[in-house]
Amino acid sequence: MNRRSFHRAPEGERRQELIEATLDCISEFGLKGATVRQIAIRAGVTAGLVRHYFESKDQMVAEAYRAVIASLTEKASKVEGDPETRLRDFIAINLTEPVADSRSISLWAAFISQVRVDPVLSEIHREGYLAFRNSLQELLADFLATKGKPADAETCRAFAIAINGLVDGLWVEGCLAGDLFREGELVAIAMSSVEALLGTSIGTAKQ
Amino acid sequence: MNRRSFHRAPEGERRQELIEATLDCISEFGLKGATVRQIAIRAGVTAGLVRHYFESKDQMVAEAYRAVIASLTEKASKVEGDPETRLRDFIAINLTEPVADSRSISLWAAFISQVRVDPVLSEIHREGYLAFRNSLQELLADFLATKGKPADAETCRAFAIAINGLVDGLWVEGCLAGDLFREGELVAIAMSSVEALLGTSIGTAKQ
DNA sequence: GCAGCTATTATTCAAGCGTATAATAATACG
DNA sequence: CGTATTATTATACGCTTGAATAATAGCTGC
Repeated sequence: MNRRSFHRAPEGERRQELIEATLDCISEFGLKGATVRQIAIRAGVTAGLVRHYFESKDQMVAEAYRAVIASLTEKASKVEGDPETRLRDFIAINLTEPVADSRSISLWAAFISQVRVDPVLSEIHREGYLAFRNSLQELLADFLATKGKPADAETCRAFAIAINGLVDGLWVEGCLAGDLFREGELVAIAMSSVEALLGTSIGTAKQ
Repeated sequence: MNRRSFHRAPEGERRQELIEATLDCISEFGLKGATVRQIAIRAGVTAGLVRHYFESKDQMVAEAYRAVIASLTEKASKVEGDPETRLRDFIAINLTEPVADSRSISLWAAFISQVRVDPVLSEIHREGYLAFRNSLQELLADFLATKGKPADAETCRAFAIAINGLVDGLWVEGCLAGDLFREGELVAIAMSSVEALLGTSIGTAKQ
């Protein structure tokens, strides 16, 4: 009657592992397949432990969604340098790995499909989306200002919506069927499209 | 010991009702919540009937996905008139109801999240996506030709990818947070963006 | 108007779900 | 080094799930 041996994880670490295991399971088996037991196996613990760290499975899944949004936005939100560089980096980061890969969109889609169903997820989503678009809008305002172009709020809003849509749409295409595109093709198309939209070079001209 | 009374549905009709009920449940309760019993209730029959029309629940769900793709593509694929009109209609149709609404994206996202998991859904997805983009690419080729612009395959491909991304991305934005946009705003942004991308008017200039 | 066919209902089943509880192994502390 | 604490395991419970089966009600053709 021997029990499994185990080690007690340091502060907060096990929590993080469980969230990561949750995302692994969702991306591999879908929301349906992400059962408490599967998640526990993935995390290398037993199922009961989930309820030691979370009030319920639903709460754990909600925190996992927060983690997804964070991973999709954090890299793009900490671009640095002059506005032109930041704009280029913003586009490139969102359209290359690890932001653009099939795991990301599986997770994103799984949660989006629940946003209408679950008010908790809905609130998490809304916060994340607005923050993302607002930071793009500010970036565009800075960029247009340095180019001496009109940068009133209404103009920036329209550009932010269009470019956000373009980048999101290309992100989806790339994630779902990356093999249909050549290396760097999506980024190149995005760059020249943004130049056409804004009517300004963003420093990507061929030498 | 009275049984419920019922009526025998005419050829194929019940099948269609079950598929529609499946989509209703997925959009309202998510893939998890779309159980055989819920679907049967929605269709006004008992659960056992599902297996009289489909080999398994999974097969019914796969056919429901085919129906979703059809409803998302059929309206846009049968635009008529000269190329310029067709291009304008293509954009408008994809960014207004019924194609752009929260139910559509719930369904789309639910299935997309399973594409990585389920090879059957994956194949259905790939067919639908390629058909959609190819028809857009042909439309663009026609349009550019009438405008006397270069319309070689490579150019059309790049434009199709960009415009498909733009429209898809705006579609997602509109579906997820339609209340953040003014009436007709997304369509207007899409129209002027496409004009900027192609470097050509598409007949939407304000008079 | 009745005989036969089958679409539909009703019931049952094993498997898997999230959760609750109790036992116990690993650590921290005096 | 012994003892208290708690993170972790192990097990069990009630419920829901997709599916299989048997009974039957509604149609169709004669």
